[in-house]
Amino acid sequence: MDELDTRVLAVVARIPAGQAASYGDVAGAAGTPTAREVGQALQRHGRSVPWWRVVRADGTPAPHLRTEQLRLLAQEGVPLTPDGGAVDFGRARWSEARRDRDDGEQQTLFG
DNA sequence: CGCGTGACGTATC
DNA sequence: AGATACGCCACGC
Repeated sequence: MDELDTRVLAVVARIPAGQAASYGDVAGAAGTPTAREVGQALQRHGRSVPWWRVVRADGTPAPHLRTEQLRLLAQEGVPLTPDGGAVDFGRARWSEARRDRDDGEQQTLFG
């Protein structure tokens, strides 16, 4: 397994349940050059990580996984858009940076 | 090395 | 909103 793939998987594995990240987000956090690489890494080794928490930049899942992925996301309580066809990135977006802050500053604007 | 391909992203029409 | 175009970069042939 390539080191690049390993880093991608490591990042995906740290996305907490109930949140999601875009391919681009993962790419940035993993240090991979482009979002495309994230997709390729998941296609090859995604089986061992919560791959469904990774969606496209606009919150929609990849076409061929649409049904399955949305089901898994909804199942663990990830906020979806009104139409239920995409992740509500206004509330569910995860980022490496926010990971630390959340610990001592629990979300306050959930109303 | 060139070329097609793709779980991507942004800009345009 | 849906379709196209182009940039991007690793991979396989």
